Amino acid sequence: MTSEKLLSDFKVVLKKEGLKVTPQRIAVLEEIIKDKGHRESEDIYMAIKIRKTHVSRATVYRTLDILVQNGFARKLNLGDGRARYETKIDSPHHDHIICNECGKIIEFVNDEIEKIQEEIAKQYQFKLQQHIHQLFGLCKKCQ
Amino acid sequence: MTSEKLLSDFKVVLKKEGLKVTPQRIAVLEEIIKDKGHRESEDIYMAIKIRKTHVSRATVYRTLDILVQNGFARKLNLGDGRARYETKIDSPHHDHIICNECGKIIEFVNDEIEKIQEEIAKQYQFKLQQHIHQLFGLCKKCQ
DNA sequence: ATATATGCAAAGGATTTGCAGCTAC
DNA sequence: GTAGCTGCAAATCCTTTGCATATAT
Repeated sequence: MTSEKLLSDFKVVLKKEGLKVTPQRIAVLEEIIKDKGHRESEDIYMAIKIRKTHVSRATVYRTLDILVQNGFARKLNLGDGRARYETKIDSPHHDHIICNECGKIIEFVNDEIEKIQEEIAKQYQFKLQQHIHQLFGLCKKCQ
Repeated sequence: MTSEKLLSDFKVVLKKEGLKVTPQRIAVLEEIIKDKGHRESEDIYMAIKIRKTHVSRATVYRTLDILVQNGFARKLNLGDGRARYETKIDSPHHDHIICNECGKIIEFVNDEIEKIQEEIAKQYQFKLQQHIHQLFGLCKKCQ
């Protein structure tokens, strides 16, 4: 998606929700799509802070919520008490392998696993809504 | 495993680690094996408090750590900021399906998924150490 | 003009930690 | 006797919130 399209989509969403277009919100959006990584709120805050717009941590958190709620970003829980955020734009579903040593994160998808998950949910009469699937270990370098 | 055996195993472990056998530690061990559920530290604290031994939250946390480190318990992260603990005694590996509405937790295992995970790790040259696999949705009652 | 944002600092909630007194061994 | 506990309250860490001021529309 072009960044013009994205920005206009974001503005439409904000309008729809009765929210205003502010420099801070644009900055967080730009930051989340610029980097394909899995970053903490603090990283995004620092990146915006250093490069341009005046922003506060509170506003970063508030804006990240808006992005997550409206399909622009995903929030990840890696079990260490700090949320990670990644762009959802042009980024299909995937899960993660995380290195316990250096923190490196690789994305993976496996259709077979996705299918089995559905079967398991059916077996227990659950209606599946989301899932978390994370593999932890040592990457090649850290072994 | 009989609870006598378990208790004596626990004492051996404590000794090995240079730790003392205290009523609080015994109480946390008993509590973790008594209930097959997935409980928060607070629940375990309350259960012990109400039924017998004088204990503090700090000691419950400290003892749960000892139990986890020594293979008596597992610590679960369900993504809501509160850790859950479950017995690991006579309890083989499994993952969890959680109801988003009522919080009900069901355990599942699927050998096929376990196998594919290993393949994925190999493919990315990771040495697998642990994994988290949680399915979230609505249970039969909550749909 | 005014409804909504922002920034700040204070509040939250789970968990951890420092320390003085207590208890296993 | 003494190394190792325990309880308490204070401290942490990430995240959220209240509120007065600022800004988008």
